[in-house]
Amino acid sequence: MPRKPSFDRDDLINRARDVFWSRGWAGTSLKDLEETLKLKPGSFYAAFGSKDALYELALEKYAEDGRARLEALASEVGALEALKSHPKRILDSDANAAKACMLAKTYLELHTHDHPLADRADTLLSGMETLFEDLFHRAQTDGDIANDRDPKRLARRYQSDLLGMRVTAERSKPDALAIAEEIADGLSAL
Amino acid sequence: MPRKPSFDRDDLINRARDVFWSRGWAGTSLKDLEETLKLKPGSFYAAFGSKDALYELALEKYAEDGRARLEALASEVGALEALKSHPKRILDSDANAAKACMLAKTYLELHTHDHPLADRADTLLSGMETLFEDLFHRAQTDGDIANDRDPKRLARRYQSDLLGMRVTAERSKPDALAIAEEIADGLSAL
DNA sequence: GCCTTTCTTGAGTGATCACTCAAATATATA
DNA sequence: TATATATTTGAGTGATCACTCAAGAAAGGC
Repeated sequence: MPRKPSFDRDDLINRARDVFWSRGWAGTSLKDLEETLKLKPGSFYAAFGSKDALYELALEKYAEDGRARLEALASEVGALEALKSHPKRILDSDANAAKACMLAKTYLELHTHDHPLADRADTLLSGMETLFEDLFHRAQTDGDIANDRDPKRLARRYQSDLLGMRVTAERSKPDALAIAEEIADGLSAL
Repeated sequence: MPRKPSFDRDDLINRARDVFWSRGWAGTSLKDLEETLKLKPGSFYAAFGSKDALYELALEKYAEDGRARLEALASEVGALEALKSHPKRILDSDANAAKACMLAKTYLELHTHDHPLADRADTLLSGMETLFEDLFHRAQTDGDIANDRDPKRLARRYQSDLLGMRVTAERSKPDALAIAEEIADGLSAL
């Protein structure tokens, strides 16, 4: 009966994710979003309900894509090799996207305001850490790292190193690449 | 002849620093500052000129205090020992202050907006990295770490590790403490 | 005491914030 | 083609933003 929306919803969420990611939550105005998505206020609110609702969609998509990329890599080259090449792949992918972790940026910006999105980011960060832990465990099963290592401990440190590298990347890509290499070398020594 | 201001300017800057540090630049409103500093708009603008001007004062103070603390520590216990205990000291100092690096938070929030404060934060971060480099060099002179290590490289990695630890600290203090220990242990192996 | 100078006060500024809604427009069915 | 139902549009909402300013209060010197 009626006309269909003229936009690709998934593409819109991707573009919104990039804007939120680089400009932050408070730093992204509805005006910014309307320009990026080419949507007038009415269409925007009909499609997404609110700025917060769209941010959450973008955040979930960001986390799910990151998880999927790492898991695909692991099933291709094995757990340890995936963990070793993951940092560099982050830096090389999507030249115009932001580099610092969107989950961390969201948590840092919003947790002192008791904003629900901060809790969501916190949970998603924990989920990533669990995936790292799982991969370290698989690396042990594969015989690629020593059995006396604690996967939880390794995952915690790996995530912290990644967060540091990604903050560094926002300022200097060469520096971040050097650190990515050091992280990979560190894993080889396990 | 006239009356004097009833406030301690330095104390006001310290309190403003804590608010900006934890709530961010956009996340801190003039209303927040007026309440924290117990200053009405008129007094606030007479004293500091603008929100940005006060933020810059707070940022400089933050950086200078950090630098001073580390240098004092180094002249007390030596360069390597200072670098080793610095991470844990960051986590233990000032329980109610934020934990993530204010310079990094400022840069992350503002650099996509081409805000001058982002450049300032960038420069101050470089200054800290140079101090780290200097301390690694002194550790070599002291005979505490091998001479074939590159102080620049060590400083870059140290800063990145610190940034990661401090983001982690914002979510979980125990996890951050474990990472601080690992950073210290890593330096012992040099 | 008075006068000068400064600090303090708070109502008020225009701009921008996220968001609303009714009218205009477009498409699929009948 | 006519009708029904949806999308698209953009002017407009109240709230909050950083900030201003004129009037009142307080503390010096005389």
